Amino acid sequence: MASIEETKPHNKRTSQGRRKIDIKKLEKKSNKQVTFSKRRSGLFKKAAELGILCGAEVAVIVFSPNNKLFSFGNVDDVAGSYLNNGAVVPSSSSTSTLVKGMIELEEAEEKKRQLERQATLASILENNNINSWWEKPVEEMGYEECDNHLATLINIRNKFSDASSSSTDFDVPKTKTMPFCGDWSLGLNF
Amino acid sequence: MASIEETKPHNKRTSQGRRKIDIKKLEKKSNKQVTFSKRRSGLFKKAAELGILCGAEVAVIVFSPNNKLFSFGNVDDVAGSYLNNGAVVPSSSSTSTLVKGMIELEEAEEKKRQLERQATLASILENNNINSWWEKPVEEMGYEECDNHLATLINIRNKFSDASSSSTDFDVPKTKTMPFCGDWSLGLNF
DNA sequence: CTGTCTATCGTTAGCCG
DNA sequence: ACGGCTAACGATAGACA
Repeated sequence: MASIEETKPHNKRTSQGRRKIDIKKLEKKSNKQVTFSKRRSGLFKKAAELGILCGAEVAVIVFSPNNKLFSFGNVDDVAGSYLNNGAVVPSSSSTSTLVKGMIELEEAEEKKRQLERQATLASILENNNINSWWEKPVEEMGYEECDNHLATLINIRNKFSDASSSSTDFDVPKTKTMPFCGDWSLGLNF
Repeated sequence: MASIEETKPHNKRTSQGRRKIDIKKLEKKSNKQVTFSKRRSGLFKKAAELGILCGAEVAVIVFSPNNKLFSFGNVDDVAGSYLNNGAVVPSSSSTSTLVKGMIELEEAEEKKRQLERQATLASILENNNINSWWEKPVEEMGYEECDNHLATLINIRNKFSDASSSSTDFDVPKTKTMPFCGDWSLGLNF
């Protein structure tokens, strides 16, 4: 008799579901992008959960492979407070050395990307005068409409910064803000 | 016949393993601490994986419930690069060198502008005394000793800052640095 | 690129040593 | 507090829409 698979050949799943992968640089560009999205979401979700569960302050900063900036958390609280309280002082010494080393590395590409990141951050900071790159305290995001569950989240104000720019120029990315992303409280989906 | 449970009553697992919890502030203080540790590790691991898989720059900053500071990632690249390189104004010499390298990339113009912008920002930052919370450039961490596996990680330079402070005051936590944490490359265990 | 689905893989809550 | 254990739970690779 016909086996199930033979009965419905078009129905056989080509995907066995998740497969194990080893943690190494993804080569397939398309895959990389998808994975980045998914995992970034996951990371932010984890960050949120940690913050809620433990009452911790959490901030996450991520540059995508394409140098897009994503961030989670009340960075101004977490990082800002630290900074304002007097961080370790700057030493201007390492600069030339660093640059030198970089050049010797002949990894211009990588360097370029770094510069882009720097530029991004710089621009953001410039625009916001060192204050929240997520633009505002969450209060303005209209949480009030949120139910009890969301209330918890206010504690963990979260926001996205998406700095886009023309791929060549990369000038000053205007910090686009995503007010909120759906069913936060329950699903913690981003 | 005696059921298995009855046969070995002392062996019956009191724990059904993981149980579902809802994401809300943990009340039990002991639990909270344990959960924080576990989940912080998990978060950092995720962050590392994201960075490796996708070639993304990731930085995470966490204040524990007790206001201890933990951080993951090449914060100096992600956020601090502009501090260490840009903030500390690149001297014209190193700048030109850098730019030179960039020219080979055919994007010198943009880069130069960026550097200039950074320089501008630098002064601003200097005035505001906003500098690296991450204390130093990673160079001091002795990555070079890392083997191939770790090589991947170099890209993702990682650092821990552990700053403790009186729970009430929260003043300026002194950034204690943990150079590296064990079997990073394979297990990604923290 | 964002979402859905599924089988699987990886994380972790609760316990105990 | 740390580490180990185990079963459940939650995240996600891959394929598709």
